[in-house]
Amino acid sequence: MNQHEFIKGTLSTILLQLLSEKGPMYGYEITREVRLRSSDKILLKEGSLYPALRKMLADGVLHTYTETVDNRTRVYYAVTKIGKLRASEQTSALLSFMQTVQELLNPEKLAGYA
Amino acid sequence: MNQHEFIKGTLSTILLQLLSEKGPMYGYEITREVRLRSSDKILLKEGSLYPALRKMLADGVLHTYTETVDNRTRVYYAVTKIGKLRASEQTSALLSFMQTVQELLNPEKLAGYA
DNA sequence: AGATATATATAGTTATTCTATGTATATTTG
DNA sequence: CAAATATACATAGAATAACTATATATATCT
Repeated sequence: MNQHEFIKGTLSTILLQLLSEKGPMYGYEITREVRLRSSDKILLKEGSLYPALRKMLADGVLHTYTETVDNRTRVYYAVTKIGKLRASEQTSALLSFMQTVQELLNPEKLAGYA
Repeated sequence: MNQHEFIKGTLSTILLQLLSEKGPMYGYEITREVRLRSSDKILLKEGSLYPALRKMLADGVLHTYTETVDNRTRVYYAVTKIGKLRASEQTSALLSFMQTVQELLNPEKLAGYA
């Protein structure tokens, strides 16, 4: 178990939105970016990242190309046209879900709830 | 798959916090309350709820007692002393995680992030 | 020279949620 | 009154996702 049990179900949405916004990235770069943006709170493991990316490739929301820098290969993951649509849909759904959970956990803030 | 892939990892925290706040509830009541508070957005299935509750019992964060009303048995789930501590810890962690994800998905709002 | 950072990837485990069932009583509606 | 719906419990098995552990290889820093 990672620090966060909570990442479950949200990872592919986070990856898709990140790649949509930042443009193509390679695996190692993604782990660094997520770590940076989350202030070390979300530390992606290879065993989580690569299978997730692979599934997204199979789903047609990503495609890849490679570059070699300093004798090391980088596999860049880029969002497809379909992926862009999915990114905004899924991101909206995720933000909406989190909003719902926040309200559920703080019912006094929920208007219309007695 | 339910409406929400996103519930994964968050369910037991939601249940624990709900029971901590509202006091003992029985299974069917929990599904109604979650549905009500989420405006029909989170619809718990028995196949999700009961195994989750059972695990929480095994973990010692809940205990049960029964009541019979109108010839129907209600199994009330109540939070233990340890469960109360866990509830606040896990709820804080969940809210913090969701805050992190929201920032990650909206980097322009993140102070100190260029 | 050794440790760490960069860069990839997979096999197998674990855990969680869902679908699909199953049982039974009470109440509402046509 | 019969049928449908709501109330109330529960489990077996399937699906899937993320993790641990491992493997390989090069570059850079100490």
